[in-house]
Amino acid sequence: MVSIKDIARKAGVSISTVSYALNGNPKVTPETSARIRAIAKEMNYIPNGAARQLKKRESRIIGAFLTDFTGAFYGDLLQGMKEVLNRKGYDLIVCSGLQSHRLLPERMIDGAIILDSAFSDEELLDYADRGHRLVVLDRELNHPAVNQVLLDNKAGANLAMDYLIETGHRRLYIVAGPSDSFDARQRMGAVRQTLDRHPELEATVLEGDFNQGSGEAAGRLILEQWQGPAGVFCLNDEMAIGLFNAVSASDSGIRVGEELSLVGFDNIALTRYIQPRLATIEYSKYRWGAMASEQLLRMIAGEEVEHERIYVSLVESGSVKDRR
Amino acid sequence: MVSIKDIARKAGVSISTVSYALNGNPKVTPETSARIRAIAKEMNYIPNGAARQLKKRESRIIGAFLTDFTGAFYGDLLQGMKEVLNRKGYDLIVCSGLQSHRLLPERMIDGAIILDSAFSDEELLDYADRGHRLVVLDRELNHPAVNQVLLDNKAGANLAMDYLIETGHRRLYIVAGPSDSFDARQRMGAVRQTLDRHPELEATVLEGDFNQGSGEAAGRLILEQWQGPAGVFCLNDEMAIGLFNAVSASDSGIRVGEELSLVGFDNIALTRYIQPRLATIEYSKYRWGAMASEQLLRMIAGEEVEHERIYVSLVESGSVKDRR
DNA sequence: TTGTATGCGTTATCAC
DNA sequence: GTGATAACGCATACAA
Repeated sequence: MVSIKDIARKAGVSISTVSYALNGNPKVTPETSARIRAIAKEMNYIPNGAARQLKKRESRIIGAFLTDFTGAFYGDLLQGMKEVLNRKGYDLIVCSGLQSHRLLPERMIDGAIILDSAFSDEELLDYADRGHRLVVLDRELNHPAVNQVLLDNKAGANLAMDYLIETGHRRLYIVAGPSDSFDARQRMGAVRQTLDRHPELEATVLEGDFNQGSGEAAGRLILEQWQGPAGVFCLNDEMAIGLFNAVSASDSGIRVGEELSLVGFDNIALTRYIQPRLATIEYSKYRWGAMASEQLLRMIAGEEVEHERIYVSLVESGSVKDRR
Repeated sequence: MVSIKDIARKAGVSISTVSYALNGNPKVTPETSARIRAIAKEMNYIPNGAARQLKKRESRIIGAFLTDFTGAFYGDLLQGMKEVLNRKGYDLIVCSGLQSHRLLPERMIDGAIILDSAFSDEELLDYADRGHRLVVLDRELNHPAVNQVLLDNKAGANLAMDYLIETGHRRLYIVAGPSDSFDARQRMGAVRQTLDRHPELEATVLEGDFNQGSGEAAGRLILEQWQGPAGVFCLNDEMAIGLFNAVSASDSGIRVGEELSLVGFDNIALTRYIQPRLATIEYSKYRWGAMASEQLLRMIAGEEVEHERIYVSLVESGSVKDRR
């Protein structure tokens, strides 16, 4: 491995001169600088990251922590993070799993974006206390070193519920999400508020875990105890797709967009592949990721930042029938 | 930041004793060791990754490089990589984009798994010459420090073509892939061989880029010049889905699984969401990733490794009609 | 068993 | 303008 020491020897100068030349310090004359650069290139020199990091106390690497790697879901989100970071000379690495948590306290990364329920609040607060900068996308956490960029889940759930109610649905089913998901809890909270305001509605809450399987199960359950036209709000699109499949595959004759109206949440790519297209709650995942990166870089730069919110909107579609 | 120096001071011992104790070196007595560990824990000590890496010349981090983050495609692949690595005490980080290439030559990672056409062969060979260990999933590259774990694309393409031919299709369309994709080139090579062996077939090759849009375009083209029942082999599932959508959306009356038979490649999750289910070429993405990690770790351990091949199989389905 | 000393490759502060 | 030299935090050969 070739180091600045080797270059210094070959160039007949000291290592500090090499360091200056390579880092563009104007103290060194253009001639020596050029000569040193030429030699460095010729020797295929590449600086050692660990050494520089040890000295400069920064790696210019940001870590994004996800619960798992599955899913079309994360593509745009990560792309948004990456583009902002790259523009500022930072790199993004994506991590998953308990083992990788070490990267943060060991200071291999300059900050982290968290969308991973495998982190406990305590763990994150501990890191924050150590001076690490964090942006959380999946929880509320108040600490000067932690910034929140959260989805406006309540507004989304309200949009979905109002859509079903305003199109004349009185019998409703809600397919819930896992209790360890912040988004699921927030969406469910808004649903319950809406239901409280509308005692005339006949509503049933079914369990769900944000995966397709639970949507299918919910779909079968609804068909079994079918009592006539109904509206279903699945707290995410995955489950809505599962429910759609279960209903379509049944021999009940009941069809989504006719007797059964269906709304999801997230606007994943799959929503376009079912007939009729799935009504859902939409937001820019790219923007979510980009915002997270921006906030993190601001914190690293020492700026004060406020929590941010990602706004959502309703995508109307044929999966909801107007019964008025 | 608390370092072993601080611990040493507080414990009244030297830094080497602290280092020994923390690393479980049996030279230090159980009592002092326990005392030092207690103090370390109390002080919330966490070793500095950069310092250790600089000294030990390893990070126990492996990088997976992908062309982009989009896609359900990568979930299982990355999961396979991660589980194998974690079991051996390594961590996986996922990277994308030109900027992140630096992580390898700067020695932030102990090795890399490449599925990213943004790397040129020359660049990879340069890294290999520097002593970095690589596993490539998307090209043939012969170098002692580079191992190949490649899909058996030829077998897959043969399976797909034979399936169409054996079910009695004489008019064939092939939707090709991008020329910068190794998999696409290999699949196409096998297709051409098959066509050479069957001069009685009437075959047309259409352009494609592995994205849905090009599949749709190909679908529309086929419908425009429709000459009766035909079989279509799309070199990947994404394009097959696009083609399926274009045909389904048209008012031609032609249906997939009837007049038009369709086969894809990859067996992505989406293949189950169309009616009829898409016939395709299947392989275990999990196993592909796991194998890549295993090979890389073997190389890092200094073992000799042979190139590996991931075998594929045919998924028959209603999207291909038996015309015999 | 514990301590001393050195070096990993870099940056940066001082002299000269 | 250039060159010694001292850190950064850790691991380890060797001395005590």
